[in-house]
Amino acid sequence: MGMTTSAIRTASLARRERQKAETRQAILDAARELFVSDGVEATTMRAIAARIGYTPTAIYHHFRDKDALIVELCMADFSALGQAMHKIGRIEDPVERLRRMGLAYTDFALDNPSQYRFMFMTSLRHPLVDGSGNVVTAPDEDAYRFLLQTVAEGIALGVYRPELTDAPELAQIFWGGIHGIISLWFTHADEPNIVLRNPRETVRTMCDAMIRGSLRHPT
Amino acid sequence: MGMTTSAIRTASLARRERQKAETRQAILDAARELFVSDGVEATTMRAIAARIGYTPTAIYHHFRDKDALIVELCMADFSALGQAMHKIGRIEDPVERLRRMGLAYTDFALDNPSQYRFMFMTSLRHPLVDGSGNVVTAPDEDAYRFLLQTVAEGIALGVYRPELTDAPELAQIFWGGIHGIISLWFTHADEPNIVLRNPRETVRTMCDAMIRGSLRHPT
DNA sequence: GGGTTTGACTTGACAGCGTTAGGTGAAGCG
DNA sequence: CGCTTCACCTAACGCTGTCAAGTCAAACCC
Repeated sequence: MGMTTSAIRTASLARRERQKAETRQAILDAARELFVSDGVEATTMRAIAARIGYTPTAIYHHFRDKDALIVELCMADFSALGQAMHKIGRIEDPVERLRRMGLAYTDFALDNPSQYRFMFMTSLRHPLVDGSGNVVTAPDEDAYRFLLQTVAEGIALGVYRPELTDAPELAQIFWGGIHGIISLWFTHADEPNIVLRNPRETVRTMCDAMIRGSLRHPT
Repeated sequence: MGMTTSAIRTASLARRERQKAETRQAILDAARELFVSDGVEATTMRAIAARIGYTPTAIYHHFRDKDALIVELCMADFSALGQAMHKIGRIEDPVERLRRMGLAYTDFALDNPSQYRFMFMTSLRHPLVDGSGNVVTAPDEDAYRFLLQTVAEGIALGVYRPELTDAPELAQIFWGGIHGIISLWFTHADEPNIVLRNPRETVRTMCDAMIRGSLRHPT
């Protein structure tokens, strides 16, 4: 059962790369935990390294800098959001689908506040670059495209008012509206002077109002 | 033309306090300029001090820490926003007033992006405390109360749909919706994958849709 | 009017941050 | 077995917000 020379080489290489990938994943896991519990800003490279028993500088062999680490985690969250959106894809009526997407988006945000903060409440500086140096199109396109398509379907069916023919605008009104309730909640929930209503209910009422105000023939 | 002892004392005190107030104001002015041009995070205490020819630690004789400095500047911005809102106070129809408030709020935000970021897109940690140590109620209450009152007037007049009787909820839907468009614009305007529409127009369309969807008898 | 007190401001430093240059040592390779 | 590779470490740099202690002119009091 001997291996050829090249087989041994590829096996060794494979093991080495697997180990490196394991370390890389350990860094990602540790960073995720700390980001979620302490916040992204408050999490230090030193803390991430300490949690997995490495020196801070070890992280820099796997990620260019702290931002790259953050972006990498963001990508996973974007695709989780995309999946949550796609679960809704079945609903035939594009308006009801839109409503359900808004509620699912809200659930995602409120269940993953730390991730949401970084996905939509901060501007990522440099775009994600994959191993070969190519710019990766962010998969938040995914969820956004899905929203865009749902809105466009409604427009094509003529369910929206005649002056609302701009699918991106209509999509951004829905996205922005919900995002506003959520982000105000995240930044101002503890404000003593302004008592914010429960965001889930506020989003629900908002969705109903926006949809009613956008339909050609409100029900 | 001699002064009494006590008159001299108060004059001296007054001058000293005036000088201190001038330094304090110089700090605020320098901080404001740097915050606006470089952003709040990127502005260092050392840079603020250098701009007015003081040592960084001098700032700590006038402000507890960097956050207190930021909060102080925020207060001025909140009252500027409040004034912009009050300019609208004349309009009799509470619905049209609401619409105009939304547009004025948007103008304020887009004209003062750096201030807006800090007023509504970050959570201030410790509340503002005045000289005597009392907690100062933030004057963003002012603009918010004005919004709340405008919405409540409409509810009282019965112009909104019967299920929309919660003034804070309705107010937060409007505020949040507009805030969402604006904050998405600030954080995602440069995103290559998602082309955001002009925020002023998007807000306008959103306001129309939300108002139409909230009225008992849409026009 | 001279000693004392006050207080705005400086000096020099501390701990922490993200990040980097250079070294170490084990594993892979011919 | 010598040579190379490379994941990781040591030590440090420059930066940040912040503070304890000192300075020194103006203000105060007798």
